[in-house]
Amino acid sequence: MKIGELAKMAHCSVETIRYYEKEALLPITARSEGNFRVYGAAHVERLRFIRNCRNLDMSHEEIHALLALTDRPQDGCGGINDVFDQHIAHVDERITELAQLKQQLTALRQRCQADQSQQDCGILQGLANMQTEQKPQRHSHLG
Amino acid sequence: MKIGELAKMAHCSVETIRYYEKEALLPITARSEGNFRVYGAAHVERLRFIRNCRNLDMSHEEIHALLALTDRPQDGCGGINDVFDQHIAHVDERITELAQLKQQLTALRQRCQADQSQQDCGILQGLANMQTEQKPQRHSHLG
DNA sequence: AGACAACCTGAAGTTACTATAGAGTCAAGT
DNA sequence: ACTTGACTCTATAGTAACTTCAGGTTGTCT
Repeated sequence: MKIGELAKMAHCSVETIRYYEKEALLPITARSEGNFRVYGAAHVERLRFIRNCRNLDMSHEEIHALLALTDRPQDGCGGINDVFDQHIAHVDERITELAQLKQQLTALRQRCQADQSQQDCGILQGLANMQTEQKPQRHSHLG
Repeated sequence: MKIGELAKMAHCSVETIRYYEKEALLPITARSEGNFRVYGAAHVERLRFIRNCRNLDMSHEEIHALLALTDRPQDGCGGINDVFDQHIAHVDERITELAQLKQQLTALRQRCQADQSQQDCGILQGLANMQTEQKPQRHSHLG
């Protein structure tokens, strides 16, 4: 099959597939006489695997790691479990951060309940007077 | 004061300040004879405001909107409340997404409890067989 | 033969910075 | 006067995971 059909089967765009090839998530394929990429069932499977990982917000780095591990089936799945556990930890970390953020935002929001003058706006006062801190840097790739 | 001192007062890097100037979050300042940027108290205030907004994960677009609104103090703070409410909605949206994600990840994780053969690994089976969907696109700028 | 969809490559744009290279400025010390 | 070192300047490239665009080729239908 050609790239457009593969794209439909994995619910992603043609450009994404070409991008994955450049990123070495997908192998370089055979070409037709007219220089079109030619794919088979194995490519569908691999691309679906990748898209499922992306839907779980894994990074390309994590997916690369998973694919490298699945290329050595004799190794067992311990390494895979590890990648997975780390990813769950990333998600947890980000959830915690966002929960704290929401608390701050909600507290600030409650300081202004009406459309009043800017001088009396508790939100503006808060934004002006908050302690300006440097944020601790994240380990998670989740924004 | 010079850029290094301003950076310290707002707990951010010198490069970030120059970047904000290019992005028009900070105004273009006067220069010294030696072509160094010269700042005053108003700049500290504005930069702290911006950094506080960033610590709340607001995008530059949102901050631009806020700054434009504060430049018209006669307008009252209704517009500011709106920007804020929308931002809280972004955070909420992302928290909901991540919670769902975590549920999926946890469910998948429970399908493999040991270091067994890859063929029996429930995680790999799950990643291979999951419904490959296109994700609904986000409205939030939060990753 | 002409139109049109689908394909190709390569480069640029997105966000909010960070990092690097190479050059100029300034104050202190010898 | 000269050097050292800290600080500043501009311009450019890199980050993540794509998307978009420009300009050209292939294949199919009428």
